[in-house]
Amino acid sequence: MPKSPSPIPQEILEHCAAALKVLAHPIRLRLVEILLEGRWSVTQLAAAVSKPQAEISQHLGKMKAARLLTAERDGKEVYYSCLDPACATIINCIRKHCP
Amino acid sequence: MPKSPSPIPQEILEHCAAALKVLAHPIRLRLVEILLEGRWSVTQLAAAVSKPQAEISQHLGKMKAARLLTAERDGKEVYYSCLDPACATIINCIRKHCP
DNA sequence: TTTACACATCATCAAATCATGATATCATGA
DNA sequence: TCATGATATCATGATTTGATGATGTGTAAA
Repeated sequence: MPKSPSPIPQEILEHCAAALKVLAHPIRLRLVEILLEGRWSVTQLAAAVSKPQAEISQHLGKMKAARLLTAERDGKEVYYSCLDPACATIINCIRKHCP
Repeated sequence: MPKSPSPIPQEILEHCAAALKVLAHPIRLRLVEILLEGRWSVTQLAAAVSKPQAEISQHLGKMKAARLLTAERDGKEVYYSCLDPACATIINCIRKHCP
């Protein structure tokens, strides 16, 4: 008989819910989609999604705090990228399941 | 050369962000985890997660509205289940990626 | 050492979310 | 029809989130 999977621990659920909550915003999803493919500066990202710099910076800061993104300063610019395999899974899930 | 994937349309991102937002709650994640495995009534679910009936009913209603769950009345009870493959992917993602 | 550009942070307000207790609806059996 | 169990909905208040404009910080070139 097929064994039912062991329940996910409460602590993990809370952690993942927090991470999903950070992802659950159309602009942030778009930023992650972009940053899975390469390194972008804040200004480049703001231009790419046509939003003010402050707004993008706050979105990036929130995702960085949740450890979904990494950031490196290079001169005046700060380059962000997404190395998180779970984010890649979510974006792939969207590509696969959404019409 | 590897081709970069086509961008996910804005409308899809908004739809998926809304769905992720609904999932992004520890109790709702737990309910989905349970309901991927079978049909449960509201009272059973409330007991399983040790929360008041009204609270669980509201969580279920929100997920049903987002079409993540289905519900069938059987006598006095209403049985919920999760048939959404995207939900299964998310839960599997949590099992795989989280420590 | 100014100036200019890139980025982060702050204060603010409107809107959304969450948990709670009370109440309403629905289905069944006495 | 009435009583009961199961579920849904409502009103409320506390908390969180989102967008905006202004301001602060950091870096490099003139």
